[in-house]
Amino acid sequence: MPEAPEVQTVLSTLETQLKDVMIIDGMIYYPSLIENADVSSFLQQIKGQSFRQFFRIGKYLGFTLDDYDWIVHLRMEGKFYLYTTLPQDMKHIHAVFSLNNGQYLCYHDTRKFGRMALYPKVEEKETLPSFKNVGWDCLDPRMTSLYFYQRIHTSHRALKMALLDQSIMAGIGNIYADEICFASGLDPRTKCYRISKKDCETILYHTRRIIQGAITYGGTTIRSYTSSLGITGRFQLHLKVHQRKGQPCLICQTPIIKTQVGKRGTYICPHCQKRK
DNA sequence: AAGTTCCCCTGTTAGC
DNA sequence: TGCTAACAGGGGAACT
Repeated sequence: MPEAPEVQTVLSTLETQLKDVMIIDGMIYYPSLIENADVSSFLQQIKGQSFRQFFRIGKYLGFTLDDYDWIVHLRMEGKFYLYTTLPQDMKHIHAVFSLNNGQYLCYHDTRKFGRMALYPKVEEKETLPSFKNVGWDCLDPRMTSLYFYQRIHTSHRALKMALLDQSIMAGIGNIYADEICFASGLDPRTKCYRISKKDCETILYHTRRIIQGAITYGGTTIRSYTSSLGITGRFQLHLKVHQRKGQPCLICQTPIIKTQVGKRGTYICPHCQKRK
């Protein structure tokens, strides 16, 4: 659920809370949470490390500590919470880190899909193993429309599948893929090989506009999803098609339809979005 | 090689 | 009303 804007919102909030704070100790209650090491070595390494830098690539959070880069993927429902006293209900809390400011940083994840890893820190973050199959971030200037075109123009997949493919462009998930296709006037089912260079310029323009806008509004909060630290985004008020099945298109009043594209729930205005 | 399916999880929702 | 089955979804492994 958290896509680039939600992850950025979490990161920015954590940065204000955790900059130069030290991790005194830690506990992992769900070992699979750690993807590249055993729990005890992870904890041993992270102990005594302070948060120095904060970065995001795609949907990944990155914390540069004194000696390590700590990479976290929240997947669907992962959240960080800061507490001064641990809560009664620890059911979905899978990791607790005690900090030198007296607070506890808790990782909460009802579906246990999130993962984290610790690597010796590097200068070029994109070289970390976590990013092996991750392309340029959607807001990275290296992510150009021509590059996007070159990566997709021979593909027989649907456009939406390419937008969701993190190895091409990182940070777009199901919500923003629908919004980008709508803003671009393109049916998400359009085969990639039918997408022109000009279309890619349009797609990249709207991708940046929508993602930047969503970051400004603190991301999107739908259903029960709230990002870390109890943050509630407001971008859901600006969604044009996603989660608007049956409601009139804001441009042409045609009812928005919901369909499936590559097994993913997909919202389309059948009038404004043309299949090529 | 590219594209598809399965799997990991559990709360929510649809269906009977 | 109460129960069960289907569904949701990101990414990686396995498979076609």
